[in-house]
Amino acid sequence: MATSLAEENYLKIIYRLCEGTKEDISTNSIAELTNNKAASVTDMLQKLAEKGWVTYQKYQGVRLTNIGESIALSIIRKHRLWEVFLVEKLGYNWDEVHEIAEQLEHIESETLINKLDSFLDFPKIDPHGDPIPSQEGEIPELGYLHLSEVKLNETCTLMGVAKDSAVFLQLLTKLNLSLGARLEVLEINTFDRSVSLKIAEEKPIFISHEVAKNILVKI
Amino acid sequence: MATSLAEENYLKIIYRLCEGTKEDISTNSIAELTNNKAASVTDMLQKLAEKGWVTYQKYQGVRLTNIGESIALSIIRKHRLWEVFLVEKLGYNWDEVHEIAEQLEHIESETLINKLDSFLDFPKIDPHGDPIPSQEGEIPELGYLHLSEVKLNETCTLMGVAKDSAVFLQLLTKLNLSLGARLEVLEINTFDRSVSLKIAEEKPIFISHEVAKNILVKI
DNA sequence: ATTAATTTTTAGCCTAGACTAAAAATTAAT
DNA sequence: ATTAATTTTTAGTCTAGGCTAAAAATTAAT
Ligand SMILES: [Mn+2]
Ligand SMILES: [Mn+2]
Ligand SMILES: [Mn+2]
Ligand SMILES: [Mn+2]
Repeated sequence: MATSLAEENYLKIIYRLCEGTKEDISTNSIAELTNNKAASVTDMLQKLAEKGWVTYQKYQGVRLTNIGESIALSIIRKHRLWEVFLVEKLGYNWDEVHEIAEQLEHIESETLINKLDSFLDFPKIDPHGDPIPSQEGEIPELGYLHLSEVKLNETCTLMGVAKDSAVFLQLLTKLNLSLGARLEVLEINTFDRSVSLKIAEEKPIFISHEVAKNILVKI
Repeated sequence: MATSLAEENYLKIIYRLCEGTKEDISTNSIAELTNNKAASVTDMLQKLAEKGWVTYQKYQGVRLTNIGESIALSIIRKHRLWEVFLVEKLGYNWDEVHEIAEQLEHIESETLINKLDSFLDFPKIDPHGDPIPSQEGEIPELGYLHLSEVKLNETCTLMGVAKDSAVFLQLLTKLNLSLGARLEVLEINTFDRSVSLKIAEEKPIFISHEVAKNILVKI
């Protein structure tokens, strides 16, 4: 069945909210991420339920069906592959690609995305470290930790980010924090949970808890 | 001012119809190319006139303003650059790219199309031989002839096509007619104006007047 | 257990962009 | 110069996807 641009954006956001939790998700949480009002979300949830892409009981929250999830994953696959294209081939920085990919993810073509995948040499992750779903909708569970959970004196590798707002990514770039960086946790201040880090052999930097929470690492 | 997808498609089609003629163009001719009904076209023409992108007097036809033309040219630039990308980088055939470019031409980003242009090495023509407008909206007038106008025994070079429907392009491919081919007009049948051609050193082929009309050549 | 606060849904309205049917203007044919 | 045919516009309707304001359900607080 055909999907409209609005429907695709809703499914993608519902997917993100379902990730991590078993609970059905709320109308309000969707409204926040779509920048729509709750009443508009209710309307759309009824349509999506009608099409069989979500299960929805009024007042009881919503959840993707298997079909809904596979549609969401195909949009996410397109989003992330286009991001790789923008960074690897066109020379964009990782903080510049989100808005453009937000548009490109809706281009509809059976063949296009697979040719793009092949042109890019079948990347496994996007410029933010997020895994790229396969054509069959498989997505590896990478099991990264938030840097804020890493213990004192442990060393880890920066594998991804939990947020892709431009200002956040620009801050990381300024701090010399990029994918693959080796990080050692030198200090954790109990007052505000800010963290002191050593990146490779350079001199230590300070980051807030808020930043540490949004950095994904592998021990 | 922001342009919607529907408006962009209208402007592009009005541009195509204005090309070649000095006359204002008719509501019906637009309706045919957009696959909309004349009444819907009238609605849109009023909106476009309101925005200052066309001049329009009811019952008297329509014409692009300078601003309207420059918007149309920027869409055409995007369409053609994406077609080059699809053929040159992703390996599509020239008959497969039109529909996809029809979507990609509406991606909105100041920087994207210029980075793409640079990535493709600033191509001057698209896979169908059509010139690519510059960033400033300059488009060279190539002054090609239709193959149907070429005189008996003259030799010419295939420079483009006047129609990009998939079946037409597939026919050309089957006949071994591609951009750059050297063509000699061996025969013109007065009965149906069909043409016999020699391509390079190979044995002659026959094409209908309808086909010859849609092939663009340089003497 | 009520009451209060919060969340969600319904009802009604709006705009973009399509449509059909009918009216009006233009163009062509007697 | 009328009349007929064609084209174009208007009027009214529809759907998608938003909105606000009011009603209903759920959840939290006395
Ligand atoms: Mn999107
Ligand atoms: Mn990403
Ligand atoms: Mn288009
Ligand atoms: Mn083309």
